[in-house]
Amino acid sequence: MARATIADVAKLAGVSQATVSRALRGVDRVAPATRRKVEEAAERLSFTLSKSASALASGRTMRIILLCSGGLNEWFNANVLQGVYEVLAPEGYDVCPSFICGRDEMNRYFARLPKDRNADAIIIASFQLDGTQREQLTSIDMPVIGVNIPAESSFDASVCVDNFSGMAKGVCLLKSLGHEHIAFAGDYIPGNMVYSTNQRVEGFLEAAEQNGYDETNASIVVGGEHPESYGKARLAAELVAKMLSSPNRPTGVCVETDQLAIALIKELKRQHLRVPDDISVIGFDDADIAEVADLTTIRQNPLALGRLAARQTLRLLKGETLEEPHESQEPVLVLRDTTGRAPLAEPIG
Amino acid sequence: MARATIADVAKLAGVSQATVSRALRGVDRVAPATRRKVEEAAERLSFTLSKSASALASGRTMRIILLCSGGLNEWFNANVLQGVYEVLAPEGYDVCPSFICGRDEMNRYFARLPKDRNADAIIIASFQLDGTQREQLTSIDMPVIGVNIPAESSFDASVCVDNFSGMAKGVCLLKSLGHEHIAFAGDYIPGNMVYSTNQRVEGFLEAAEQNGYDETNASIVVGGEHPESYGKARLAAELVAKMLSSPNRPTGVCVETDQLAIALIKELKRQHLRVPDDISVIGFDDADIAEVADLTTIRQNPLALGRLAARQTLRLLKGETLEEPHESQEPVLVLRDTTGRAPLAEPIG
DNA sequence: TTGTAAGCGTTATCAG
DNA sequence: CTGATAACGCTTACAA
Repeated sequence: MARATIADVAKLAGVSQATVSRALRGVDRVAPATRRKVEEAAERLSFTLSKSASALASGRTMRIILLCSGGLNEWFNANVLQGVYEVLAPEGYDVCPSFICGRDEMNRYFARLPKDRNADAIIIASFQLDGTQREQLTSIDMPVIGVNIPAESSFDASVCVDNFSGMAKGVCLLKSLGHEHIAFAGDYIPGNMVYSTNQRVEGFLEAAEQNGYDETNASIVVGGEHPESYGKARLAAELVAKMLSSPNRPTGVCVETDQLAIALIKELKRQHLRVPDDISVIGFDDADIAEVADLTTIRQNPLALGRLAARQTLRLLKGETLEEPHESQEPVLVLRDTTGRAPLAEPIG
Repeated sequence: MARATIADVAKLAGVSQATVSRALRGVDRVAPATRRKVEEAAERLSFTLSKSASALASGRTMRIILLCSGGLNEWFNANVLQGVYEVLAPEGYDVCPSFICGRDEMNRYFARLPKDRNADAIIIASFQLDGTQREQLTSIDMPVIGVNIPAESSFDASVCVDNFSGMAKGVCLLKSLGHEHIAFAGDYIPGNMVYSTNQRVEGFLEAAEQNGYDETNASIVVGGEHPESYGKARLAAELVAKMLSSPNRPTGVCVETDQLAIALIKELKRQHLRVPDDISVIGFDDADIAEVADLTTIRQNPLALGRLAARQTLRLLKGETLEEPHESQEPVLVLRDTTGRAPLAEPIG
């Protein structure tokens, strides 16, 4: 037999289609007795509403797009997805993750976004947006929610982690451990700058200044331009070389990400420097790998970020006006074994 | 202005709706000149097809469900998702990940699956299915694809990693390193056994036998029953205690997962046993953390598994008959620093 | 190659 | 609280 439709259920229950629709959706006022009849009939016929038909008739697709840069298997994205899913799924929404890599693909995607009728809202995570794209965003007529993304004004709502505050915590830790020479280590910063890295650099410099460091004892160490394929290990080697050959070798370093921090530590050990005895290292993220590496790090919580973004999305969808459309998450310092007191003596007596 | 519909495009292009539909989907024969006209009109009106309407009219939803047990942020699931997405997205399919935890939720979900008309296929990853559920699967009238799941016969297609072959590699490695006492370490195995763990236990025992080990020098060490909240560290402590208090202390151990292997190593170090000098440890998965921990492990590739599953899905969707509906992936041994030659002397001279 | 017209299975409006 | 009935926007025979 072909699948049952709402008409079959209506006939079996002895009511109209409209009533079936109302009863099954649980909205509108339907007499309890009627509802039971309908539910029973639906059950007997193994009937469920067709999303496509509902969407077409109601104009609501009950689908929400989660757009990421980078793979869905990356720690940050996977956690955001999980968070978004956790709050949206119970409300009956499907979440359709997708990701884009590369400028071209991104342009194409953004160009057709405003025309898209296939979702009720879109959550955009971790993108670097140029002016054109930001403009395109504003002409989308569904809610657009940003996660860890600059240009708040282009979004109906957004959540992000406070990179500045995070770096401040890192710098303060190093200071209170007595480190007189500190550094921020990161990857090459391209012209179309990576949002979070950039904020972290600035945050580091700001915090350094506020803690009494100056250009001579707080430095930024970044890799040179390199191809995509350049491994973290090579980058780490480059960074270690720069640090060790600097007139003011840092004894405490904040690193852009956990991943790079771990690579850095490996290289330091290869150079027979002890962590944290000779040099303290702080990561950023607190991904799974941080715990394994016993890495002191600044934790951000993408899972919570995702949940938060989804809750905002839901409010927007209900037509509510957000009192606080742009929220930010306070990162927390996680102390482990890669930081310690500054070495007392200079490396070379 | 309200959104343009296909009728508007048809009018502007001076053709019929049917032609617009054909032109825009790129299927069917449409004169190149006509197609251009249509595309131009669509562009001018910022028109894109509505998925809901297409789905309703055609009966194809262009959506594929990926059902996981456990969170979408877990290493395995996130990678399967990424793989599935990579091959399905270019074909125009949306992939809607979802996950279920708990028997109840699972039962509900499976009960309504057969009625579901809201997807064209469903990919089910890493579930433990009971008889009822397996039966329910067969009555779904869309393709059902399994990933790392037993009960092949309930699926139209499936992919899985060969846990037996994986464990065999681990055992062979230990043997060739001269280990005379080996063990498999894992979590408590509940009645509704976890599929892969179970296979790994069996695989270990089989391989042990084939390599000349017997009950006295190849043992299974598992934790006792415990609540969900029981941490890996406590489990590891329990396992180490069991191993060290055994009359034939193993010098080489295969562990269920990387995660547990790493916890085990930490505990071993706490007990002042050196890895790999005193005891060799092999993990399973090769997740990110394995590399950080320099863990020798047996690599499975969930990303590839996802891609494979998606390709099979695509074929099924095209109505092709699969010559090999059930494929399996060969895991590969990754040598790192937690395995080495068996210690020459007995721990106590 | 293109046009005509009949659905696809709901929801929503408006009466009753 | 319930029932008719008109959308919703597209696809697909079938015809031309």
